Amino acid sequence: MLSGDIPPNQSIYVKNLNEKVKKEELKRSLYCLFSQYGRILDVVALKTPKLRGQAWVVFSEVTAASNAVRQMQNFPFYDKPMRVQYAKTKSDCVAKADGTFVPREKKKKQEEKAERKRRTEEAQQSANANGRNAETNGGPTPPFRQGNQGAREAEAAPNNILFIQNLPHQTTSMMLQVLFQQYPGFREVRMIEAKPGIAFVEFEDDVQSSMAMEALQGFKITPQNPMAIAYAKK
DNA sequence: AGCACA
Repeated sequence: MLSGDIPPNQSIYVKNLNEKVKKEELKRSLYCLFSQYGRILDVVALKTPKLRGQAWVVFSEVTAASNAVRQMQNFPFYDKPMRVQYAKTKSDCVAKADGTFVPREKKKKQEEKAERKRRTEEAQQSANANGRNAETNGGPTPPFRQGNQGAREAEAAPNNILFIQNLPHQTTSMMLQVLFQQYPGFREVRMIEAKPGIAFVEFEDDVQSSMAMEALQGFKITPQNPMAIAYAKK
């Protein structure tokens, strides 16, 4: 049955997600996966009984959401085919942006009190708020240089294995798989316990590895971590 | 199956 009765929305609703995946990893992986369609403003996932296995991805453009809905239908994500629809309502983060946000209030007094307290605490901390929406990420960016600018190490010749650097330490191989398996010829991700921040990704051949490198060069899993992709040294 | 914004 097509979910065709939901009008286009810049937010998408994703369900049939693997419930074993931790919330933060899930959000990051969704971010990684969907940022190929456009700028992502927010990813929302809750693990409450009612909301586990579901998530919302908020794009800055409806067209991005439309492409995602069409193209990511049944995409195998953590071993489960994801179901993607438009969200039924506007996300808070876009309501806030267009000024139509009204805080919902279905709380009893006690909860409100706690809420208020929390907010004032937040206000104090928001000195360092360089945007809690750290997802103002921008997704893939053009190549950049990092690390050994001076001491010019010889680059490995193109081959079927990619060497990834500058990954956030929370990166898991599943997260990288999610990203790289979108490209034809993907074989596997290898990470080394003792060496966080790097990974190897193998493709069937060097043409395919090069396509993935091109597409994901500089990709940011977090804003601070544009990934540096090179060919592995054999 | 399940449409929220901790």
